[in-house]
Amino acid sequence: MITIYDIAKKANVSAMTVSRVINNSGKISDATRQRVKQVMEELHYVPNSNARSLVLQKTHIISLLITDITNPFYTTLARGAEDTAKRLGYKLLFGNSDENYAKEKDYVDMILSTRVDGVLFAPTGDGSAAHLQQLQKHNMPLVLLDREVPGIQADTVLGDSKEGARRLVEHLLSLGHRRIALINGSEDVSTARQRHVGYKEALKLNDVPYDEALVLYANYREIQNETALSQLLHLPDPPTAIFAANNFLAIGAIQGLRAQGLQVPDDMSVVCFDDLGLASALNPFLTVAAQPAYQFGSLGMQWLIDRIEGRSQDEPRTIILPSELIVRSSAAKLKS
Amino acid sequence: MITIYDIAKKANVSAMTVSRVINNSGKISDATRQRVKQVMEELHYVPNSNARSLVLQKTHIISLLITDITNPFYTTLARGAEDTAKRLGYKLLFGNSDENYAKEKDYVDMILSTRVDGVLFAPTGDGSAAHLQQLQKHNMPLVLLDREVPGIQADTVLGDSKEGARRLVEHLLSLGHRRIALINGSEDVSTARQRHVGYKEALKLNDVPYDEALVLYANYREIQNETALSQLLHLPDPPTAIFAANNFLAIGAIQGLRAQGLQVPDDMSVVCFDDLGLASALNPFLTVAAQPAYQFGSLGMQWLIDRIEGRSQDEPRTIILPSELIVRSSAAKLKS
DNA sequence: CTGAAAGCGCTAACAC
DNA sequence: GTGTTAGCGCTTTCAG
Repeated sequence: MITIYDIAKKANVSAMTVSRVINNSGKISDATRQRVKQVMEELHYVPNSNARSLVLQKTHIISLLITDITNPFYTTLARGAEDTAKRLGYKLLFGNSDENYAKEKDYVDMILSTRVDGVLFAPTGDGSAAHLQQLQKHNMPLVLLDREVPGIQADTVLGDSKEGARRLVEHLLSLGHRRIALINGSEDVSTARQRHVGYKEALKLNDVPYDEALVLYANYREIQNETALSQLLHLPDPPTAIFAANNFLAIGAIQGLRAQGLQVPDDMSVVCFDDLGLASALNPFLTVAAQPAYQFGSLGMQWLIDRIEGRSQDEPRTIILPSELIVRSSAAKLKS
Repeated sequence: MITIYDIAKKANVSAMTVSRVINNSGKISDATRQRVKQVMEELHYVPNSNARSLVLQKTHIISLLITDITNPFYTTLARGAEDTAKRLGYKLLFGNSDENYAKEKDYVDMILSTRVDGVLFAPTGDGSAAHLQQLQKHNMPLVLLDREVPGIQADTVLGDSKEGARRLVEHLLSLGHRRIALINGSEDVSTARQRHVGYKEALKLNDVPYDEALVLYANYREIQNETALSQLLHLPDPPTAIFAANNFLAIGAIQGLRAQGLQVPDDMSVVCFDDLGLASALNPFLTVAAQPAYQFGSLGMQWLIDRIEGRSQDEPRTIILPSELIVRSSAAKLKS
């Protein structure tokens, strides 16, 4: 491997001079600078960033951990994070925890041993607390994305789960629905709890009784959920509309309904949190509360780099990004 | 930062002994091993992989460069790559070139300076040759994904662009269409050229004349393509069906058609390469040649690690993974 | 079984 | 302007 010493020897200077040329630091005569640069070209020299990191105690790598790489919400978020990282001179070490605590733990170990400069972390759920504490014990700069974790203080970029849920449910109410089911993510996840709260609030504000039988806790990735669904459908007084707490749950519900011969929105209205990317472009069908996914990533990355570079106060900040209600055709007026 | 020396001192051994405990190498008495392990726990020690990489000349990081993180084909591929990397003990440094040569070059520089162990590379197009040569000059293990690049010899995992295109077009022919447009990716990209060849082959085999006016070269990411589309529609003898060379082009075409008040498949049949992920789950509409995206990633990663660990012959291998024709409802019988 | 010395490639601090 | 020295945290080699 070519090192600065190889360059130094061939250019008749010391390694230090080469280092200075590479980093544009210190004063160097134009003559030697040119000579060194030329030798570097000739030998196709590329600096070894491991060696650099070792001495500088800085990797210029930021780790991004998301929970589902196939979900457009997270890929758009990743793009935002990546664009911003790149613009500010950082590389992205990317990980996908698959909503799985064991995988998440593996990534945390890796993050620590790689000595990345900071972590953008979308937690799997409340059980991520241990992993986050581990990071904090090592003073790893940290920004939480999309979900909060009880007991963890850190900069956090959240969506307006409660508010968004309230508006989705009020939309259904305005269409005349009174029996509205909630198919939710795991109770272990802050967004699921908040969406539940928003759901209840909307009902209460509109004097619609809350019925626990209409509320299901599932898992944000569970596309298929036949049993849960037929449970709902076989209620004495079944729902006429479904609020799915995220895009995958909505798709699962719609597939399930179709399997039972039911059509959306004719036989059942469906709305959900998170837009669908391509799917909505092709077929603007689902009524959703769309979150500014790109901004989650770009703002989170911005905050993280602020912290890494010491531009943040000590107090952790939290922001709640608003979602946008996009009314399409998956929810219709209740037939009387 | 806690180092092996801190551990060593506290455990009354030498750094070397600590290193041996960490790596399970050499012979160590159970007593000292236990003692060292306990101290490591107490101090929350995590090895510094930069220091390790520096001496071992191995990072256990593999770089994956894709061209579009919002395309389900690539995210599924990424998942395959990631799962396999993780299983085999490698980390993934992830990059997104956005079908952009300048971004691609930046990533190549980064890859080189990070001294990753190898690169899984989905090239932007023929212009990637310079970047690939740069990698090869540095003996960087390399596997090409999805696209070939003239002049570059390397292990390559490809889809059956020609064959898949032929089958899609023959499907349209079997429905009675004779005027079939091709909306293609850039001529600079091997898959686009191959899909063009397959298109021509299908026509020839079925004695349908080839008309250059029906063939458009665009860009795989160009969702909107109004001018190109109206050009086609205003032909003296306009097409009755469109073969879009990938999923995004198909969606762009369908949106464009709708903007003109045309319905798919009633007024125009549309088929394309690559499935749509969520979109197809929600609404199985587009007739496509679906590629085994996950396998692109997992097989490519497997091959790459084989090479990194010296388990490959010198000869570069190429595999062509078959696609699957999935007939849905976006293409219909030609009305006579 | 355990330790001391040297070096991976680079840069900060200090000479000259 | 440029060079020397030392050390970042770790492992290899060779002694004991």
